[in-house]
Amino acid sequence: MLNARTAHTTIKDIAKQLGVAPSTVTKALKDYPDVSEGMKEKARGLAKKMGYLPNSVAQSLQSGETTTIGVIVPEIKHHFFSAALDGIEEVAFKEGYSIFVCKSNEDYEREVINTRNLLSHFVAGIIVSISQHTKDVGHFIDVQARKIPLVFFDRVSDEIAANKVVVDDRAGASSAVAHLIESGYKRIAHLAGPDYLNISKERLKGYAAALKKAGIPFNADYLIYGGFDEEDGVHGFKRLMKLRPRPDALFCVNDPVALGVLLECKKRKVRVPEELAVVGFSDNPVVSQIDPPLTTVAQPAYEMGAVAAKMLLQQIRHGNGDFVPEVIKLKTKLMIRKTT
Amino acid sequence: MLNARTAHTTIKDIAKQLGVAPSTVTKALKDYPDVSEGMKEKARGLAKKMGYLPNSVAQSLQSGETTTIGVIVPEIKHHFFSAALDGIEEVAFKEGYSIFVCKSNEDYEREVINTRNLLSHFVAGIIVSISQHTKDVGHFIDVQARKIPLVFFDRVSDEIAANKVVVDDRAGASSAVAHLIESGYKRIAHLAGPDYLNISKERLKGYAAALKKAGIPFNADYLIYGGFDEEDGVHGFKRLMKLRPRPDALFCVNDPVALGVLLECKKRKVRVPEELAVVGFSDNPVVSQIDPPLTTVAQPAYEMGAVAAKMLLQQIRHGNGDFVPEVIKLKTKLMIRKTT
DNA sequence: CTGAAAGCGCTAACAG
DNA sequence: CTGTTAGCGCTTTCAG
Repeated sequence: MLNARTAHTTIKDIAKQLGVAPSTVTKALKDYPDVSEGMKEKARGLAKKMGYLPNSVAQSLQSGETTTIGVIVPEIKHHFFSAALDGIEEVAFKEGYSIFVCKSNEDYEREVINTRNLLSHFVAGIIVSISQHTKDVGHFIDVQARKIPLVFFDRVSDEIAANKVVVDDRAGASSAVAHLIESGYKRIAHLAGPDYLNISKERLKGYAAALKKAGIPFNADYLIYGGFDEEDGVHGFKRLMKLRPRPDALFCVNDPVALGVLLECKKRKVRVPEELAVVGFSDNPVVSQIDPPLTTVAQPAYEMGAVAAKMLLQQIRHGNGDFVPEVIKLKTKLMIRKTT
Repeated sequence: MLNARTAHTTIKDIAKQLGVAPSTVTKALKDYPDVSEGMKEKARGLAKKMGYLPNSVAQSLQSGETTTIGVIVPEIKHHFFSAALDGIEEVAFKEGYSIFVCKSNEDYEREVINTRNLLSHFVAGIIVSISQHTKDVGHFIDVQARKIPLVFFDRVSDEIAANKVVVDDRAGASSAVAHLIESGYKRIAHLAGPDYLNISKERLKGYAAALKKAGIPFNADYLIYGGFDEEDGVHGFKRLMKLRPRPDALFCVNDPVALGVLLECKKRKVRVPEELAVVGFSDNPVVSQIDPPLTTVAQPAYEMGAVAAKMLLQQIRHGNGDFVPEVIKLKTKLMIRKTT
């Protein structure tokens, strides 16, 4: 086993070389006022020459603080999450923080382990997008009980009061459906996500609201619940096509579902958007490149991460005791392309 | 500023409650043989009740080791890197390690800062994909001088001897061109990348080798150097189309270039693959979804990350002094779709 | 079986 | 201006 210690120069080493006390070196290196300029120069020079790097583990132990932020996401490789991570890293880096990245793999148990692990590492705060299967949020309550700042983004829970960054799903959905209505579509169906998830609920509400606003009656046959994947799109599409009258437009809970629909349309020679208009949600990079390019609601993934990081840093710096949890809703943007 | 310390239960707290010494609690909690079963149970019970979590900062300071791996990538949100990160995280998690993720933003200075930062945090090892603009690798030499295990992946440098994980670009290119030849194409052109980069050179060599093997003479007109973006594809395509005889197939240095070609084909009504076959490189998620789906050479991004993490862990565990640097070349996979 | 002591590297408080 | 001391939380001797 490697003994990292032997390879590192410490403040003691520098002090010994200089024939002074360690604390003097600390002060010199930190540019404290009550150390002579000469000492400072000597210390800096020797530190550089010896390749001294502060041991932040020791610093953290002594101060009781780290400059590390823990992040838990369900997946890393999905574009939405990697873009959010990118935003978090960017803000953290600029503020002198590093990020610990954990993936829950959409697994509740693993999310709990990740949380404990982060706590064990004394992180200054935690940013989370919860896994699909997390119903119990006890582990997050525990984080708060320990006074560790906590911010949720995108996948949030109503069961816990905390800072949150979400997208205005309802307004986004509503604008998508309104666009469909304005374009002349009359029979607009919705392929919804799992009914217990916030984003599904919100997008459904937006769909319903837009219909209502236009005076179009809600048709229960046109609402189909499913999951978040392509196959859910395929499946939903098949059920919809059996209906009479057939819907002439389809608002999907996300892009993969819309992709599934498009795939099936191609197979069955259903012309898009003439026979069926399709709208997605997320604006994954794929969907602007396919034929026809998908109309969809863009979520500002990078910005969500950046905002979450800023909120967390705020909480870390300005104390955690007296703040009032806030929910920031970012705006979506309707990307009108060729499927509507 | 939050005082994290006050919120945490320590081993001392447990010891006090139990009326024993801290060292006894440590031993009890770690299930050492020379502690009574009764003591162990009491300690475990109280630890749980008090919500004790080991302070890994203190543990690291005392042992001189961390269970943290540092990762530096040029970007987080690009699919290749996020997939690699996913692989790294997966392996690290299973082995009880956490990952510190840093983004260099393709910026040399930032990469240097990231490296120092990781070193300061006493990471057990570092995995890197270097930035486009890194010419000097002194900061990585420094890592090695400090006996910190170091593994490069994908973007590697010839200037430093270390463990590396790359893809067999040459064989990948060769297989793509061989496939074109087998499919009956005769006049195969190549849109190459910048001539000073390793991957460009290797892919070009693979192209030339496949031609030679089939006894097809190399035609200098059919080789065009460019960059890595869509516009380079558009530009290269235009030049190629002026040639007589026109090429009937085109091997592109990567997917975006191929995408540019496809775009232009659509515009000019060049039928793919009847009039022109097109092959890319990377297998970005986009290209399987476009119409027609692109034949391309898949790079195992996730696996590259996983392998890099395994190599690093190996180095961490089995000492770092006496090992011989190794370069692992992973196989690419030809994804035959509809453009050939 | 349990305890006391020492120390990882750093720094704040207090003395000199 | 510089030094001494003590302690962050944990663990590893070595004694009892």
